[in-house]
Amino acid sequence: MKSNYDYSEIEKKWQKVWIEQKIFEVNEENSKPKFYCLEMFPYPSGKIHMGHVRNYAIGDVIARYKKMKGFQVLHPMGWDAFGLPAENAAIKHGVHPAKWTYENIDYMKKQLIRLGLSYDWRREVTTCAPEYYRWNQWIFLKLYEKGLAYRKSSFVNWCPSCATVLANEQVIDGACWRCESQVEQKELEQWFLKITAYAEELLQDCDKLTGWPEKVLTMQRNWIGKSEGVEVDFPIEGMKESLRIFTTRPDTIFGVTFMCISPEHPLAEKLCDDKSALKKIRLLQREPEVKEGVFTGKYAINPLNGEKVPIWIANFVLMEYGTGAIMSVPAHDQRDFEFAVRYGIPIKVVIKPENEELPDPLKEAYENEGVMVNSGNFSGMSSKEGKKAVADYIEEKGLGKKTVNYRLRDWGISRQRYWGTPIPIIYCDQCGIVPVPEEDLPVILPENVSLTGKGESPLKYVQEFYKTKCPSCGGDARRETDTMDTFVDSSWYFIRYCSLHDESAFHKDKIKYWMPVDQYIGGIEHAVLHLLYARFFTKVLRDLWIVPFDEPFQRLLTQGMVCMESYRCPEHDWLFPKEIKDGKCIHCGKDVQIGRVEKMSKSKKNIVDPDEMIETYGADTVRVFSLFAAPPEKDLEWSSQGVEGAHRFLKRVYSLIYKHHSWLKETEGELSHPEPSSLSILSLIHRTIKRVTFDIEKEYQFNTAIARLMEFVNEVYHFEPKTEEERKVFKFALKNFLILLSPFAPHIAEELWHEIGEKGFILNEPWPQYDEELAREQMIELVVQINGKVRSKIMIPQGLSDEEITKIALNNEKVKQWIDEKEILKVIPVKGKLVNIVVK
RNA sequence: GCGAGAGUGGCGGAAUGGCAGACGCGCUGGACUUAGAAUCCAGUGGGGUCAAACCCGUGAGGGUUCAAAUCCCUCCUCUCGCACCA
Repeated sequence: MKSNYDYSEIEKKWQKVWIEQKIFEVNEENSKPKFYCLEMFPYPSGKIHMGHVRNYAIGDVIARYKKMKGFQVLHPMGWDAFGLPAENAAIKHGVHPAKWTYENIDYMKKQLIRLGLSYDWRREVTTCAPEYYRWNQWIFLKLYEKGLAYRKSSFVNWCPSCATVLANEQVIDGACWRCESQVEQKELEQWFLKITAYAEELLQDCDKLTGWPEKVLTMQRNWIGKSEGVEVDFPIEGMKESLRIFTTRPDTIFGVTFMCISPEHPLAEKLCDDKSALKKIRLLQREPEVKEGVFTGKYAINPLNGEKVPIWIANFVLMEYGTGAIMSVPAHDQRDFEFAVRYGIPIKVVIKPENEELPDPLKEAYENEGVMVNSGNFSGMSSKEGKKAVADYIEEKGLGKKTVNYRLRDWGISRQRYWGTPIPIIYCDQCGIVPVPEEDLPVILPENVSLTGKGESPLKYVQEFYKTKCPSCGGDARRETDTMDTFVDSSWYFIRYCSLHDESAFHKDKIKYWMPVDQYIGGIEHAVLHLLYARFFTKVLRDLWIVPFDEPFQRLLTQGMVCMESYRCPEHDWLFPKEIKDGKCIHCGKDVQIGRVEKMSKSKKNIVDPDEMIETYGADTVRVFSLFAAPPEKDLEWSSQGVEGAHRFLKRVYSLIYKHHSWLKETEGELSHPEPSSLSILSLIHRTIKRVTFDIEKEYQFNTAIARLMEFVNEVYHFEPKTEEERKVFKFALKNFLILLSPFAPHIAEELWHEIGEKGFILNEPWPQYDEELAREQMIELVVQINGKVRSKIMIPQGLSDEEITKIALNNEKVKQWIDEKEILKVIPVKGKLVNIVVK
């Protein structure tokens, strides 16, 4: 055995052996419980970053732990390989997207192997491979058959920089989620998936997702945005059309003093004579600060009280939501209130708070519940009852109907780019839209294209691709040249992992065995993108009888970001950590300003390269640090000194074994009746097993689990077994310690496992059991409090009764001094370890 | 504005209502060394003391309790998400 911890040699050696011996390969085993552990697959952008390292280290600990716990663990990895960066790289450097992508995959796969991650690589999924995306096309055809995929022309979100369309979920604060360019509106024909057909179920089933963070569920519920209300028709004076509005507050309908419609409303042109004013309002549509409007000159009739109210066109009314028209109740809606004040429109109170008077004039809208007033027959009713009563009345009289509205929009999936799945549709002048027959799949993405990034699909110019025959009439026809949003790829990849490559993507028995995913791990940034789409696809596939469950991911862990301090030079702007020496910029010697701790990003240069870390400290160190520095769901602050600390710990582990390795190899770690001299070691390891197991089971608290392992090492570091008995016990302890360490630092654990003379792979060992009796400390410190303050600590044997500890406490000299002449009111013993004496 | 979460040493972070600060980093001192690095040992919330005793301390203020970082109320700060959704 080498005297120094040669992590590089150890890690290379075992990575090779593990793969040769196929120890990460797994198949269905009906006699064993399964566990599907999944981490979000990466986009192959070139190299992995620390965020990936953290994500996959967390997943690997869980997978290895569950395996040792006796589960059949599916732990796969793949590549979200279609996407814009490949295409942009192609435009910039002239490399074909496929070449660029596959080379990146090669490199990144090596990196993942170097981290010692326990993936079954036979199941590797690459979404840009025809054998994968053919199933995207297949699913698309099924959606089309069911009327869940349709084509329509509409205004879409257009990112001028990516030169393609974005789904609503992909627009963040009016900017592109990928490149942050300002998103424009553009009218285009495109394909939509009818996710709205599942809106209610997607919402309802949030309640089933008990293993998801509440935060993510809130975001999804919010995104779906259900609201219940009524649609009411307001006749327009002097016209045969009426104005249909949506409201969630029918109880305020007697307080309507004006109507507002969106400038895009179909009646806007007709109602408004002042076209230039209309134009102006349109321009102000995305200005949330100002409420602007123009009076159309027309009036609507309130169907409940016959009042005549003016119709305005207003910039704040959205055409996309509800009916694009609203009834305005300034007394009870803040937006309407502001608008009314600005244009001098009357404000009529129809809801009064229970026990107070509203100021007159109102200073702001009163939006809470109360009692209805000035509301005809409904006056006197509580607003809560009124909501229902007015809605019922409206339905009864045929004035409108109760309606449920969702904010969720259908998912636009057409992308005007090359590097994606071709949409399997053919346009025929005779037959119209014709789906590609199933047996003709896959529609292969051609390789010889010239990429421009100009906003039109490059496939439009590839004759061999788009020129085709109509499957229906055999005449000349054109293929659809748009490709699919890459979120389609990731909406079902977890199902593809269940079967091997030479098998169908939808192998029923295998899906039934492995799915759903028991633990999914990834970043919170996908809370409403990928995670919503994947849920939607799962429900569609269920309705196609392909999968037998409603939800794909049982438990979800959203890991925190990896952050680091950023540094800035007054002259050279952001600096890499290595561009700083003694607080000065190495280029100009100026003082470096330390920026705040924030997410590692290339632009701020506050990044560390996983390769360099592995090179300097080894994969085990990188894993241990990223698991130890913070609990998984919290942000992690990268610290180079912290990494050294993790490395130091592993070095101590190594030298601990090294010190004893000569006799450890020859000793069996069996236990008879341990002598008192070795009882404390035995107790320590049982306690360590208990705590580490508990920390992993309870919300994956790897940081404290590792702390327990460190404590163990600190305590036994100088232990010298003297007798044969002590050696046996010590060996037993070290052997179990290595098993506990192995999910976190698998290479060093494996190496030392063999150095102490154990056989087989540590991953195949069962997770150790602990003995509750032995795990208890033999001697404990009895804490004595007087009036709640700690006054004395007495060493006592473990397991004494409350009566016994009370007696010990009261007889303690120090305690006696404190009690003195005072009267003892009460003595509270706690679980044999603490006594609180209340005196006066 | 609405919703969620979080405020604990110099720092990252621990604490089923029961000893606040586990573990790690940093720092201080010591050992080893010609010297340094590495390693090992000890100390390390603040005040106080030769040392102790003791006092104070988990964003602020109140409350419940024998006992509160933890439960309840009020407020402050920060982070994240949503935001004219009628």
